[in-house]
Amino acid sequence: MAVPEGEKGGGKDKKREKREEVKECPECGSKCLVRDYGKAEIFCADCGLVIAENIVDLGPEWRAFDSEQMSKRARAGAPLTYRIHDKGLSTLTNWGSPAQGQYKLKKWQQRTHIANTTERSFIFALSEIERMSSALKLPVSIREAASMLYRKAMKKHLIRGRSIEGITSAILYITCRQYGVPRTLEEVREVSRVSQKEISRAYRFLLRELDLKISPASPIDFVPRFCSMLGLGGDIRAKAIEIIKKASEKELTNGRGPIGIAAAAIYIAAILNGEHRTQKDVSDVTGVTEVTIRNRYKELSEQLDIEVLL
DNA sequence: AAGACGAAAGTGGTTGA
DNA sequence: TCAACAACTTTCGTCTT
Repeated sequence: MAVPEGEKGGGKDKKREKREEVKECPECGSKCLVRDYGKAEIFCADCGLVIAENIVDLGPEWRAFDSEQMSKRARAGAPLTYRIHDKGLSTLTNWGSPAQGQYKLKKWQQRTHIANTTERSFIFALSEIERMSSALKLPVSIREAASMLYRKAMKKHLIRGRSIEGITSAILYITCRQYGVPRTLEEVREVSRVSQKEISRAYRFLLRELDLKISPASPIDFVPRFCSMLGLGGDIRAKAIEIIKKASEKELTNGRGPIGIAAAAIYIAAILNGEHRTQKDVSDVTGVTEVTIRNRYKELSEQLDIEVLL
């Protein structure tokens, strides 16, 4: 089993193309399932949900469920969900004498007060992760990972005295990066209740304190999602990725923002394939200005000898 | 009129003394 | 801590289609 169809057998390419277009992501509903080069897996370019690894075709299986059941299904097999805050309260016994009892009761109330407030804020944090994730159409797997990361931060006492909104937003940003489906800082800010500045601060703080290593995002990671937002198909997506690969071989991407590179590559690829998108269209979707798109696309087209006719 | 172009000044983050 | 610096944005006038 697990035969990666069409990896090198050139003849099957058309078949593959069709399959890509037909399938819908069960998580976010967008039609943007991508088969990854290198890794043998199919995943959603929009939300990052991995549908199949090693290409075991389970088309009929996941299709049979509606999205609600799907999310439950997707979690089957995991030992425990990290998104449930309450693992059961411990029971208190043996109160001793009445006087001691009173003292202990007071202590206990203090303690439970603290427990309650941290508990409350934890519940709030999880609900925020859930809210923002759903606004960003992130798959369950990323929500789980984000919740897990939040727990970790809590264990290291990194939360107290900081805004939950800032921390949770940063955690989502981090988790998306880790899963190879990066969101722009701006996209996170749009669903968050705090400023971009605060998210960045929390982001740097968490990276340092949890010493996480996050390699800079590749422009390629943004391409599928941006293409899908612009209504551009798989051929253009592939072309854009090809352009980026060539550009990075020539080190044209060094020191440049990955989003700008992705935007320019898509702009070029769309024109080359006769599906023109204006610089403004691309700018609106990617969040970089038309000026930056122009600068990048000038560099790319000149250095890579690509003739772009408008 | 819309889109593309590019100059010039401004902004926020990084780096290195 | 501060200044220099590079990437990017904002703004705006001009050219092209």
